[in-house]
Amino acid sequence: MSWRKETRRAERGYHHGNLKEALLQAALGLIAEKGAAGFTFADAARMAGVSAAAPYRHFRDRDELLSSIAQRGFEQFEARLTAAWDDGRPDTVTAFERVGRAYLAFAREEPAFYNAMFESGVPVDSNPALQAASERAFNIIRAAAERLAALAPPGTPRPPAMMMALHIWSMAHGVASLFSRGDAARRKLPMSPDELLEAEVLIYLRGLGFPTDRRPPAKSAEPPPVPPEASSGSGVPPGGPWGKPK
Amino acid sequence: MSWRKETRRAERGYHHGNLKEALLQAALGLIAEKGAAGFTFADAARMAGVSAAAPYRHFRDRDELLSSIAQRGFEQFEARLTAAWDDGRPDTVTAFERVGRAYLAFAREEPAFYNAMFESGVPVDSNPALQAASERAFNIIRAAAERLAALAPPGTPRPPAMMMALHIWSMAHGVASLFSRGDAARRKLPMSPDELLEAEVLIYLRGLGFPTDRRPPAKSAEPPPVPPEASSGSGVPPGGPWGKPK
DNA sequence: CAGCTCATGTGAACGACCTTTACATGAGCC
DNA sequence: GGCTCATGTAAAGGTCGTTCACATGAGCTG
Repeated sequence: MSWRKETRRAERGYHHGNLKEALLQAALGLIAEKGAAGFTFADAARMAGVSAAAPYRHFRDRDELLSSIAQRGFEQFEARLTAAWDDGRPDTVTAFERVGRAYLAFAREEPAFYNAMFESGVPVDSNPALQAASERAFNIIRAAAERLAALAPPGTPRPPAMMMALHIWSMAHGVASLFSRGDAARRKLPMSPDELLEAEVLIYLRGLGFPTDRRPPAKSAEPPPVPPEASSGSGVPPGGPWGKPK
Repeated sequence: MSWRKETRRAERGYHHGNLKEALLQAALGLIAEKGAAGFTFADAARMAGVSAAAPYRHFRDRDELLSSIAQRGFEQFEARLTAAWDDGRPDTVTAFERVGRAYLAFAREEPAFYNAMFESGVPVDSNPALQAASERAFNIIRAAAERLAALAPPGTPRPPAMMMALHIWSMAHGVASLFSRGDAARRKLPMSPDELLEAEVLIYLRGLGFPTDRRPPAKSAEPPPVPPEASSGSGVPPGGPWGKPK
């Protein structure tokens, strides 16, 4: 009863039957525990109850396993960002921030994936499928930025959506890397990573001239083009984005 | 002539004389080549021309060597940020952006240090000296943010300097991690990482209500409190921060 | 200068890991 | 029933990290 998933040799035939999947799961668990650096091919094999050479029937080498995990990570990442974006409902800015929070949530809740994706040293271009998955995930952010850019208040130059997307990505990734991972780089913060990122994005959006005072639009339509205080006067929401949360 | 720095056993006595330093240098080179993950204790020893056991006279284990390098990295980092900040000359915003560029420059020009500091998995608190060096480096950013916050246009709530510092740090780190390192995560960009970060910071500062149109102040004193277009009207600098650079 | 001491370096050894190679097993198909 | 080929095993080679007993010699003490 102590060995949960260590499918005992006796209990299965010579063939495992589902080794590739078992190895991926085992590796995921190990990476979550000890980081991608500490994860070991031999350990994954042991955990799946096979010999150390067996994994080589399914992965060229250790790096390929890692890269497979990173790929899966990007796929799940894409799914979560897509769900968070929810096609811009109920309004673009709200949905956009939800994407930011989803980014952090993913980093927090799926440390193994996040580690494999961004901290394992696996080059994005090591595997075409990995590269494609990574691009699909980024495209969610990009598409959201596109919608946001289209809302730029008239009278101001429209910011390039690609640039906005890269900016938001870098903010989310920076906050996640520096402050939102359990293991390394935990520094004392005056606020939670979520709040930190939310304020950062709000200030940034305000810098682009977007109305950023939270208040759901009356209907499903986008809010009227330019609420008077959005880009004129000292139109700072009461307390500002960093006002005492909650 | 093929072995450059492999101080041959014959050419030196039994004692190396400067092994600790030689190991640090060797490790730095190896990390630059193959990343902190690929760097090997044995290799460093070989490169210094000593046996594999010799390094243990100077470092408890491999991790301590890594942590020493990270510490040195933060010290040099601090020095460069300090120089870039130059005590806020010629004006706070200009100096502040120079700090951002210095951050990226360090990531680009000292990949080995950057790797050891942020990507090697060395916990910041593994070594008190490392932790202290890291905090000193961050304090430069924090001090700069402090000065910047003090310039907040009157009539707007003053942003917490700590928060600003964390925001700027996360932007710089995000851009550096995602786009500014040769090895991993090189994606195609419509602009250089430097330009990307500069625009990001400018937009952010504008979101806080700072005047961000580049124009050195008349004298060494800070510019007059609030140029009329700073926080009113649709006062967007011609072209915006992302206008065609140069 | 003789002799002592202790920091520093050596060699050998252990166990863990990654990877390859020759061989074993058995599931699916004729 | 027998073949075949994907899948798994055992054994072996090479590299690492790390430890331990031992060697060396720089610098001090007298």
